[in-house]
Amino acid sequence: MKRNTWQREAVREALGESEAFVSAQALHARMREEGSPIGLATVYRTLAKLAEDGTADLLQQDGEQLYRACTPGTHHHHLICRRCGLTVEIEAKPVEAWARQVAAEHGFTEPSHVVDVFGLCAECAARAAG
Amino acid sequence: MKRNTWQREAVREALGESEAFVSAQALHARMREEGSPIGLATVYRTLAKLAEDGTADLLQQDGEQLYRACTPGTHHHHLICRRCGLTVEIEAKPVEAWARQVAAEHGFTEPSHVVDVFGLCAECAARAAG
DNA sequence: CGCCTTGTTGATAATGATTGTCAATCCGGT
DNA sequence: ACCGGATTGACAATCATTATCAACAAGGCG
Ligand SMILES: [Zn+2]
Ligand SMILES: [Zn+2]
Ligand SMILES: [Zn+2]
Ligand SMILES: [Zn+2]
Repeated sequence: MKRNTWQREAVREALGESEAFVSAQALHARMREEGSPIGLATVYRTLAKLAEDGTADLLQQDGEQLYRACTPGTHHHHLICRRCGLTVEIEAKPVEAWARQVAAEHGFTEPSHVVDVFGLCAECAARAAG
Repeated sequence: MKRNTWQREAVREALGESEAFVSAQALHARMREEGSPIGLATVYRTLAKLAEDGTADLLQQDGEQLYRACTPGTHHHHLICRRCGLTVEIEAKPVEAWARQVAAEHGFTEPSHVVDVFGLCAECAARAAG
């Protein structure tokens, strides 16, 4: 049976405050700074569950797992600023079809895919130029 | 100045023997089994360099870095069996353009992308069914 | 060929993220 | 309020990767 705890809700809320992907460590640190007594292991566990539920998105970077609150129930991808982490959810209609097709062409079944676009956001590009 | 060592060549060769992505740990273990006295740190260092050179491809999975020999000088992506690791290099022409476009639409510059397709290869699918 | 400079190696320690442990705690149905 | 089991959290344990640093060896030179 699944229970409702203030910890789960606290993680959900803290995650929602960030536009960018964050690590479990970073999220835990931020929550602590804001006075929450939540434990590190709980943050790890909760984020993993949220990702399973589809409530959060997971991104692997440099062997680190980064999470982000995402609009549930929708399949989408991300455009991420590699400098500041600013992230935008994007549709990838042409890619969905392409992925299915290329898998089928090679006799692969149950296809899934990982698609992320990185770049410099307008603000970071301006700052780098200035 | 860059020197030629038997270690570098040994890693290149061992990497080429595998159709699938392998971890530094796994590659080192395999090399040792085959009698090579190469050190673990060297395998890590060499794989990282090969990836920089574009001689090897890098894939992040479960917070693990996996490497694979790749045809140098070509931009391509991978279709990977999530059961046995069998990997096929694939072209993604439509995706290249799409990625550039979606980045531009949101004011992002210097776009790059991560695109991988996973699935069950024919052999693994058959084995799962039988 | 032998010497020297310096990039490279490898055993080991150190780091850092993540997971396991397990008793104490808390949720929620009765 | 009571009970059973899910959840928590401090801490230890694990796992991949990186840093150290003394010993080694590649290759240019005389
Ligand atoms: Zn930015
Ligand atoms: Zn998609
Ligand atoms: Zn397979
Ligand atoms: Zn591409």
